Amino acid sequence: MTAAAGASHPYGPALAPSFYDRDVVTVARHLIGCVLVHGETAGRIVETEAYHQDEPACHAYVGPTPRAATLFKGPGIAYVYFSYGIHTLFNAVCESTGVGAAVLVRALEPLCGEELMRARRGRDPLTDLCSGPGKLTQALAIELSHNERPLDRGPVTIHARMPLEHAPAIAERTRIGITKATELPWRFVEVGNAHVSRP
DNA sequence: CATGGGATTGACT
DNA sequence: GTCAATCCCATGC
Repeated sequence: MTAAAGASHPYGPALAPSFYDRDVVTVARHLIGCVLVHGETAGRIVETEAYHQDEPACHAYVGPTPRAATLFKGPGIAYVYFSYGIHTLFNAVCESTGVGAAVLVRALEPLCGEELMRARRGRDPLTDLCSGPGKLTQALAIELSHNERPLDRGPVTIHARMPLEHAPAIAERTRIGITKATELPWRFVEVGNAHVSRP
Protein backbone atom coordinates (compact mmCIF):
# COMPACT_ATOMS: atom_id res chain seq x y z
CA MET A 1 0.00 0.00 0.00
CA THR A 2 0.92 3.66 -0.23
CA ALA A 3 0.43 5.64 2.95
CA ALA A 4 3.18 7.85 4.13
CA ALA A 5 2.10 9.43 7.39
CA GLY A 6 -0.31 12.25 6.70
CA ALA A 7 -1.16 11.12 3.19
CA SER A 8 -4.85 11.12 2.34
CA HIS A 9 -6.62 7.81 1.99
CA PRO A 10 -6.80 6.29 -1.49
CA TYR A 11 -10.58 6.38 -1.21
CA GLY A 12 -13.22 9.00 -1.81
CA PRO A 13 -13.96 11.75 0.72
CA ALA A 14 -15.36 10.88 4.14
CA LEU A 15 -19.15 10.90 4.04
CA ALA A 16 -20.68 14.02 5.62
CA PRO A 17 -23.42 13.85 8.27
CA SER A 18 -25.97 14.80 5.59
CA PHE A 19 -25.36 11.41 3.94
CA TYR A 20 -26.75 9.73 7.05
CA ASP A 21 -29.59 12.22 7.56
CA ARG A 22 -32.02 10.19 5.44
CA ASP A 23 -34.28 7.18 5.72
CA VAL A 24 -32.15 4.52 7.42
CA VAL A 25 -33.06 1.81 4.90
CA THR A 26 -31.89 4.03 2.04
CA VAL A 27 -28.62 4.71 3.86
CA ALA A 28 -28.12 0.97 4.50
CA ARG A 29 -28.44 0.33 0.76
CA HIS A 30 -26.14 3.22 -0.18
CA LEU A 31 -23.41 2.14 2.23
CA ILE A 32 -22.73 -1.00 0.18
CA GLY A 33 -19.47 -0.37 -1.65
CA CYS A 34 -18.37 2.42 0.71
CA VAL A 35 -15.13 2.05 2.67
CA LEU A 36 -14.74 1.73 6.44
CA VAL A 37 -11.35 2.94 7.67
CA HIS A 38 -9.59 2.76 11.03
CA GLY A 39 -5.86 3.47 11.19
CA GLU A 40 -3.92 1.21 8.85
CA THR A 41 -6.86 -1.12 8.24
CA ALA A 42 -9.74 -0.61 5.84
CA GLY A 43 -12.47 -2.62 4.16
CA ARG A 44 -15.18 -2.22 1.57
CA ILE A 45 -18.67 -2.58 3.04
CA VAL A 46 -20.46 -5.57 1.48
CA GLU A 47 -23.28 -6.25 3.99
CA THR A 48 -25.50 -3.94 6.07
CA GLU A 49 -28.73 -3.97 8.06
CA ALA A 50 -31.08 -1.10 8.94
CA TYR A 51 -32.64 -0.60 12.38
CA HIS A 52 -35.31 1.98 13.24
CA GLN A 53 -37.03 3.00 16.48
CA ASP A 54 -40.47 2.13 15.07
CA GLU A 55 -39.70 -1.61 14.89
CA PRO A 56 -38.99 -3.84 17.92
CA ALA A 57 -35.64 -5.27 16.80
CA CYS A 58 -34.05 -1.84 17.23
CA HIS A 59 -32.41 -0.92 20.52
CA ALA A 60 -34.15 2.47 20.25
CA TYR A 61 -37.61 0.84 20.20
CA VAL A 62 -38.04 1.14 23.98
CA GLY A 63 -36.89 4.76 23.94
CA PRO A 64 -33.66 6.55 24.84
CA THR A 65 -32.35 4.22 27.53
CA PRO A 66 -28.70 4.83 28.56
CA ARG A 67 -27.39 2.41 25.96
CA ALA A 68 -29.71 3.51 23.14
CA ALA A 69 -29.23 7.23 23.79
CA THR A 70 -26.47 7.31 21.18
CA LEU A 71 -28.99 6.36 18.49
CA PHE A 72 -30.85 9.64 19.03
CA LYS A 73 -27.83 11.95 19.00
CA GLY A 74 -27.85 12.80 15.34
CA PRO A 75 -26.69 11.46 11.98
CA GLY A 76 -23.11 10.54 11.17
CA ILE A 77 -21.81 9.30 14.52
CA ALA A 78 -20.77 5.78 15.54
CA TYR A 79 -22.94 3.52 17.69
CA VAL A 80 -20.75 0.77 19.15
CA TYR A 81 -22.01 -1.77 21.69
CA PHE A 82 -21.19 -5.17 23.19
CA SER A 83 -23.14 -8.26 22.22
CA TYR A 84 -23.09 -11.67 23.86
CA GLY A 85 -20.47 -10.39 26.26
CA ILE A 86 -17.78 -11.02 23.69
CA HIS A 87 -18.25 -9.03 20.53
CA THR A 88 -18.29 -5.36 19.66
CA LEU A 89 -20.73 -4.35 16.92
CA PHE A 90 -20.38 -1.21 14.83
CA ASN A 91 -23.26 0.93 13.53
CA ALA A 92 -23.64 4.29 11.78
CA VAL A 93 -26.34 6.47 13.35
CA CYS A 94 -28.85 7.79 10.81
CA GLU A 95 -31.85 10.09 10.38
CA SER A 96 -32.48 13.36 12.18
CA THR A 97 -31.44 14.18 15.73
CA GLY A 98 -34.10 12.82 18.06
CA VAL A 99 -34.93 9.86 15.80
CA GLY A 100 -33.36 6.52 16.86
CA ALA A 101 -31.99 4.72 13.81
CA ALA A 102 -28.74 3.14 12.66
CA VAL A 103 -27.12 0.91 10.05
CA LEU A 104 -25.29 -2.16 11.34
CA VAL A 105 -22.19 -2.93 9.27
CA ARG A 106 -22.11 -6.72 9.02
CA ALA A 107 -19.24 -7.53 6.65
CA LEU A 108 -16.29 -6.01 4.79
CA GLU A 109 -14.03 -6.98 1.94
CA PRO A 110 -10.51 -6.25 3.27
CA LEU A 111 -8.67 -3.52 1.33
CA CYS A 112 -5.77 -2.47 3.55
CA GLY A 113 -3.82 -3.89 6.48
CA GLU A 114 -4.71 -7.52 5.87
CA GLU A 115 -1.71 -8.83 7.80
CA LEU A 116 -2.65 -6.67 10.77
CA MET A 117 -6.18 -8.06 10.52
CA ARG A 118 -4.82 -11.61 10.51
CA ALA A 119 -2.77 -10.89 13.61
CA ARG A 120 -5.74 -9.39 15.44
CA ARG A 121 -8.08 -12.17 14.40
CA GLY A 122 -5.66 -15.06 14.87
CA ARG A 123 -6.88 -16.48 11.59
CA ASP A 124 -5.46 -16.73 8.11
CA PRO A 125 -8.14 -17.08 5.39
CA LEU A 126 -8.98 -13.73 3.79
CA THR A 127 -12.69 -14.50 3.87
CA ASP A 128 -12.54 -15.14 7.62
CA LEU A 129 -11.19 -11.69 8.54
CA CYS A 130 -14.23 -9.42 8.18
CA SER A 131 -17.14 -11.73 7.22
CA GLY A 132 -19.33 -10.90 10.22
CA PRO A 133 -20.18 -7.94 12.47
CA GLY A 134 -18.05 -9.19 15.38
CA LYS A 135 -15.20 -10.22 13.11
CA LEU A 136 -14.81 -6.88 11.37
CA THR A 137 -14.66 -4.88 14.60
CA GLN A 138 -11.91 -7.20 15.83
CA ALA A 139 -10.01 -6.96 12.53
CA LEU A 140 -10.21 -3.14 12.50
CA ALA A 141 -9.75 -2.80 16.29
CA ILE A 142 -13.01 -0.90 16.69
CA GLU A 143 -13.80 -0.54 20.39
CA LEU A 144 -16.46 0.80 22.73
CA SER A 145 -14.43 4.01 23.11
CA HIS A 146 -15.34 4.81 19.50
CA ASN A 147 -19.00 5.15 20.43
CA GLU A 148 -20.48 8.53 19.47
CA ARG A 149 -17.36 9.60 17.56
CA PRO A 150 -18.09 11.45 14.28
CA LEU A 151 -17.70 9.26 11.21
CA ASP A 152 -16.39 12.11 9.03
CA ARG A 153 -13.54 12.93 11.44
CA GLY A 154 -12.64 9.63 13.03
CA PRO A 155 -10.80 7.86 14.39
CA VAL A 156 -13.18 5.54 12.55
CA THR A 157 -14.34 6.98 9.21
CA ILE A 158 -16.54 5.92 6.28
CA HIS A 159 -15.65 7.02 2.76
CA ALA A 160 -17.48 7.19 -0.54
CA ARG A 161 -17.17 4.36 -3.00
CA MET A 162 -13.83 4.13 -4.74
CA PRO A 163 -13.92 6.51 -7.74
CA LEU A 164 -13.26 3.98 -10.48
CA GLU A 165 -15.60 1.36 -9.11
CA HIS A 166 -18.90 0.69 -10.85
CA ALA A 167 -22.11 0.57 -8.83
CA PRO A 168 -22.35 -2.74 -6.93
CA ALA A 169 -25.16 -5.24 -7.52
CA ILE A 170 -27.19 -5.28 -4.31
CA ALA A 171 -29.58 -7.95 -3.05
CA GLU A 172 -32.26 -7.33 -0.41
CA ARG A 173 -32.72 -9.92 2.37
CA THR A 174 -34.27 -10.30 5.81
CA ARG A 175 -32.12 -9.49 8.84
CA ILE A 176 -30.08 -12.12 10.66
CA GLY A 177 -29.84 -13.09 14.32
CA ILE A 178 -32.91 -11.26 15.59
CA THR A 179 -36.18 -12.59 17.01
CA LYS A 180 -38.44 -9.59 16.40
CA ALA A 181 -39.56 -7.99 13.13
CA THR A 182 -37.81 -10.77 11.24
CA GLU A 183 -39.97 -10.23 8.17
CA LEU A 184 -38.55 -6.82 7.23
CA PRO A 185 -36.26 -6.94 4.14
CA TRP A 186 -33.76 -4.55 5.68
CA ARG A 187 -30.54 -6.48 5.06
CA PHE A 188 -28.43 -5.60 2.03
CA VAL A 189 -25.60 -7.65 0.54
CA GLU A 190 -23.41 -7.29 -2.51
CA VAL A 191 -24.39 -10.06 -4.89
CA GLY A 192 -21.79 -12.80 -5.13
CA ASN A 193 -19.28 -11.25 -2.73
CA ALA A 194 -17.31 -13.93 -0.85
CA HIS A 195 -16.97 -11.79 2.29
CA VAL A 196 -20.68 -11.68 3.15
CA SER A 197 -21.35 -13.22 6.59
CA ARG A 198 -23.99 -15.66 5.36
CA PRO A 199 -24.67 -16.33 1.66
C1' DC B 1 -29.97 -5.10 43.72
C1' DA B 2 -30.67 -9.79 41.08
C1' DT B 3 -31.67 -11.81 37.01
C1' DG B 4 -32.19 -13.04 32.05
C1' DG B 5 -31.25 -12.37 27.40
C1' DG B 6 -28.78 -10.88 23.28
C1' DA B 7 -28.02 -7.23 15.97
C1' DT B 8 -22.15 -13.61 17.54
C1' DT B 9 -18.49 -16.61 16.99
C1' DG B 10 -15.74 -20.77 17.15
C1' DA B 11 -15.32 -25.41 18.56
C1' DC B 12 -17.29 -29.63 18.54
C1' DT B 13 -20.81 -34.01 17.40
C1' DG C 1 -26.36 -29.78 13.13
C1' DT C 2 -25.48 -28.22 18.66
C1' DC C 3 -23.62 -25.39 22.33
C1' DA C 4 -20.75 -22.57 25.58
C1' DA C 5 -18.37 -18.25 26.30
C1' DT C 6 -19.12 -13.85 28.79
C1' DC C 7 -20.81 -9.07 30.06
C1' DC C 8 -23.57 -5.02 29.41
C1' DC C 9 -27.94 -3.50 29.81
C1' DA C 10 -32.97 -3.54 30.51
C1' DT C 11 -36.27 -5.09 33.45
C1' DG C 12 -38.54 -6.17 37.71
C1' DC C 13 -38.66 -6.86 42.61
